[in-house]
Amino acid sequence: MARRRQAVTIRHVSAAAGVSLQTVSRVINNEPNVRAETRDRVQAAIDSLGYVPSIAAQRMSGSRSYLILAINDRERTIADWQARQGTDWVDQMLLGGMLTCAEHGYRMIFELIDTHSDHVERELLAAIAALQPDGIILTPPHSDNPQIVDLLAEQDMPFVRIGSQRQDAGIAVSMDDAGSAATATRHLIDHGHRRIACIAGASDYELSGWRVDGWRAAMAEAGLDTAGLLDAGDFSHASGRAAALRLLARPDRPTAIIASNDQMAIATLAVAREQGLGVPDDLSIISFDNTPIVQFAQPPLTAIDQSIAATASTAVELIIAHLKGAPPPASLTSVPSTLISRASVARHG
Amino acid sequence: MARRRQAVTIRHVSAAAGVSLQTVSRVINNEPNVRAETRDRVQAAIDSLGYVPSIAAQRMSGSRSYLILAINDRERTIADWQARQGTDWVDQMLLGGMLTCAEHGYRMIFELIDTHSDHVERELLAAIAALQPDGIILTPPHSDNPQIVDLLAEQDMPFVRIGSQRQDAGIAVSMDDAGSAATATRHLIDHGHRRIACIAGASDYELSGWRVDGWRAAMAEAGLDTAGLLDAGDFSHASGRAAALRLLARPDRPTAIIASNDQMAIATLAVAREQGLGVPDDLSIISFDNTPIVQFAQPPLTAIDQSIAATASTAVELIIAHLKGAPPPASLTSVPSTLISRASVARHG
DNA sequence: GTGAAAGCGCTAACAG
DNA sequence: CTGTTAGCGCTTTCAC
Repeated sequence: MARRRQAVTIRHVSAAAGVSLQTVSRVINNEPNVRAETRDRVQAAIDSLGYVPSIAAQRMSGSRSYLILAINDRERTIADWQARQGTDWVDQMLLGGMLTCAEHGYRMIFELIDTHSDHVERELLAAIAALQPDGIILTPPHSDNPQIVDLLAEQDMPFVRIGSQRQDAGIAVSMDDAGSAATATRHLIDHGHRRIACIAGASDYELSGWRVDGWRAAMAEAGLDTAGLLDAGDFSHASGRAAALRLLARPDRPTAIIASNDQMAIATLAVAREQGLGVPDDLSIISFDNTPIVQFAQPPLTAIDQSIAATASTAVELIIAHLKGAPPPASLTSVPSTLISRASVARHG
Repeated sequence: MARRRQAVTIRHVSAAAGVSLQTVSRVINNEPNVRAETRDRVQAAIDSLGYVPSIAAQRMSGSRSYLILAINDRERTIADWQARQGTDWVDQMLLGGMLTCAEHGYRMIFELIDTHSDHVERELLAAIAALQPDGIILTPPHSDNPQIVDLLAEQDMPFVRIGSQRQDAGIAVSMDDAGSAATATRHLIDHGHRRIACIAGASDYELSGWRVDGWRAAMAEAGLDTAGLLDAGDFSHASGRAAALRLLARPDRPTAIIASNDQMAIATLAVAREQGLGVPDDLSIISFDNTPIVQFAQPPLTAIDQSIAATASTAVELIIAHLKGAPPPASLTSVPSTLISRASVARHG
């Protein structure tokens, strides 16, 4: 392969504009101490030559890399991709993240990292060393993985923790898990339900706990008992199925179930059907995530929609603001979620 | 922000191993002319220090960037993301592309570029200048966009054209559009159909043409007439709807329709239902793409599945082989597709 | 305001 | 087989 060189460099621009490299650099980086007239002349040269700075060179000289790393869990992401069930978490992240990056002249690089592996640290450090990103976006379950969080904090790497509530390190952006679980619960209570069960998500995701908390809080607020109404899943269809079977086998079976994700909600729907229970008449269901799949269920499921795109976009904004020297947000940033009402909730009693 | 420097550089390694920078470089790049013992010593130092080369520095010194750019159409990709219909083209690309890149020590960077804009060239050149990728993967409709293809050829940039048949520049990787359309057509012919219609895709996608060609060829091969059985869509639901309406309004209406993508197939299904036509008994449907959505249709749609993941993976392999100096493939590389049989095709007559 | 010099981490080209 | 030298394109630091 031929040695690939930059087509047009800062040198060409400086020659064309008749100024020093330094002045061109100042114009590129919007720095002060350039006369308006000089700035215009340089900008004209940049435009006419079609000059774009090499991020490799910018990074080399100790400045920004204009790269933001978005890190997702390898195992789960690949499983979702292979399952082809329409899970669009990654797409929504890119939608919110990439586009917002682009607006600010940054680029988002998407990386997969194993949470469970004993060499998370090595993997992460390798990605950082290779790419030298200006910031990192952590998604669950990485957001609350102490190994990762501590490592980034030590490295002084700016990072956002999506779906986290902890404000000890990095910048947390909550997706209001507790609040939206409470919203879902209240929605059911308003429809006359009293025995509202909850199927929790995988325990290595802190958000699983927040969702349970929200459900519990809304139940308590309405003076309703939650004993025997909580069952544990791990976000998989199989676990949702098992939980639904247990819940619906109870003598005082719940009249409504909140599942902590769509797969488990779909599994619950299937179990109800098998048992001759009509949805929503005999059993109401609300799911979490609102991936495309739930629109196609029979009946379409009422679901909590946490805007991943908005969250990713916020995460990028926060990192870039931080890079520009803005102080960290005073309070926990929280991106609101919405309850999308479909046909899986009916009035009870 | 503190000036962020590489934590451990080649210099640290060379000091630790007691060799020159160059020798370390040789070990990193698996180059010859290093004694096994020296190599081991250097490798040990690399491992114990957790050294990972900076790709920025590697790029700077005129070598590889270990970056492969995957370019998709901005407008369509964003529309798909926003529609949240479960279209998983991007996910499948990442699945095949990112993982294969990782296996070879490369990284895939995902970019969106407008095909239709009059500044495609500027956009592309900017991405190349900023990122300095070692290779580029073009997806439809970029793969056959002469502005883009010519530009890359001029730049001597290695690139793969996914879904293209043209072998004039870059490396084409066909998804066998004609072949799979023929397969779908034959499948219907085998089920006794004679009047098999085809709804074509957007005309700015060359693959739309290949699909029509395949259908036409299989029809001709079976001695069947295609007059009046071809209608044009643009991949949108609305266009599929319009085409289906026209097709089904014919006095000798088709007994089967092949739609060039899932959205148009779903639209066709809806039109059939409105007109009181049972699917598959009164009308058989085969769709293209096999996105998750078609499994959830009523009935689930028989579809052509072109493995995007396998195609992306092949694309990456071809680029990397090319970078290593391998000669370009002698004949057009084609990734086979499969007909996934579901419930939207019935025997006719 | 502007410019000159030095160096980021790495590899190419050449010595030995 | 191994080491030395000279940059890559840009920003930093410091001089003017």
